[in-house]
Amino acid sequence: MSNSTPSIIIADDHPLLLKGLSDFLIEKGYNLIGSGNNGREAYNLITKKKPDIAILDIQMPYMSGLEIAQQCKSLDVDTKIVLITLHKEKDLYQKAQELNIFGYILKEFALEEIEICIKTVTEGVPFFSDRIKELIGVVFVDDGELNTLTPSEKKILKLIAQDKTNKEIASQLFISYRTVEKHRSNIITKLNIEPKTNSLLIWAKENHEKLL
Amino acid sequence: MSNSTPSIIIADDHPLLLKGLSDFLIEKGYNLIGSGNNGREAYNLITKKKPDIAILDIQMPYMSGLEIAQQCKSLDVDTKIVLITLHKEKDLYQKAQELNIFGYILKEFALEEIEICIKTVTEGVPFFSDRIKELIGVVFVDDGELNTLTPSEKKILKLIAQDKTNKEIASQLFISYRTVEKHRSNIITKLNIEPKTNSLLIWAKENHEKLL
DNA sequence: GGAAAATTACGTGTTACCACGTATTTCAGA
DNA sequence: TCTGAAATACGTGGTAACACGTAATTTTCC
Repeated sequence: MSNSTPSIIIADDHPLLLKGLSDFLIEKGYNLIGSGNNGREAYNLITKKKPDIAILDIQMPYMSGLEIAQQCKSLDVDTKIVLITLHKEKDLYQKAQELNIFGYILKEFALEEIEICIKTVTEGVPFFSDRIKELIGVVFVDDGELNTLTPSEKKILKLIAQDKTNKEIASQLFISYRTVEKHRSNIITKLNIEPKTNSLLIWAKENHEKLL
Repeated sequence: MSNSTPSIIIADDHPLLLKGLSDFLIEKGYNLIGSGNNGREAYNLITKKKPDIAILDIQMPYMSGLEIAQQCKSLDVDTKIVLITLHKEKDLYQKAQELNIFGYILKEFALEEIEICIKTVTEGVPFFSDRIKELIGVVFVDDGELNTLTPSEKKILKLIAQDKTNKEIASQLFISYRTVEKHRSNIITKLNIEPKTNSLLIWAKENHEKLL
């Protein structure tokens, strides 16, 4: 691995974005050694070329950026992974710790931020933009709250997010519907959800990604 | 207006995408006369430079691509507008008829499709990709259901999707909460929603994009 | 083995959502 | 002008969700 010009591969399923990123990196003189149109291509590129840095879209066909990061970790590939996305994935920070994710860029960021990110990551320092950190601030609370839930409570929360009623959940888990109600009540208390009628359903549907 | 090299302006709030599109058009020898980072810039470019074609992102700060199209129509600007987006906006086809939208491109499309689109639009023929049409096919059925709703019913449906309770909706619209309940009931009947407790809320949250 | 946490369950009461019917007013189009 | 659709509103009754308290059983962990 060279300190001066780290090798980079990129992957995105949007041709325009891929072209924009590709052109930009080449113009700036980075050592771009490959690019892929989807998750599988990206994964193959990483395992074969072992680049220093892989800049990956989170949402791609076949494999998501997160799945690739997961695989890389279990295979002890030391490619530093930078994720790039349009959406503000709120629970990403936590996963970034578990996997070997070194950076996180929003696509609406200025191009300069990408350079800073690459520079920082090359030095082995994770890069999360200030704007991300603003989001993270909110998130730590949420995740803290989520972790106060017991396994049963999480299970029920998932089922709620799947539009199940209390009775359906009860029969599915072979417990009384009153128990489900109690769990619901406890969940609401723990998560500090506003006291409105369908607030738990709303919360569950809005945060169901976190429950996977 | 020249038939050989139509003048083009582009606008997107994602720097990478803008660069990708810009580089692409320049490489291919198109007459790109301007680019903007948001809706306001795009609008000013159009009114000042009166390009033959404007390729605009739908979602941008200050003004959306649709709003720009609307303004252009009312001002009788004959710039042909092509919208570009990441999301599959399902009710776009209908609006395209009303406004002077000449094309619609998904960002995941291959670059070649953009060239075809520009070529087609230059000849004055609207371009909607086959993949869009697939979506449209599905949508017409859904829209059929949606269009059976009266204006008031649609308004209430939007508010439901925004997590409002009946009473909140009632006070916001200055009507009785009983009226809201009646509308709800009618909506459920019209949309053939399964008879479960929060089915309408669930439906509204899952289909809220269609309600814009 | 014993304490703490989690899971299970019920009682009681309130509120919101939904069904189905009825009825008045408003408003646009034939 | 008249008719029909839409919007407004209420009555009545049923079910689901939620609050708050209590309590037995099981699991987990030191």
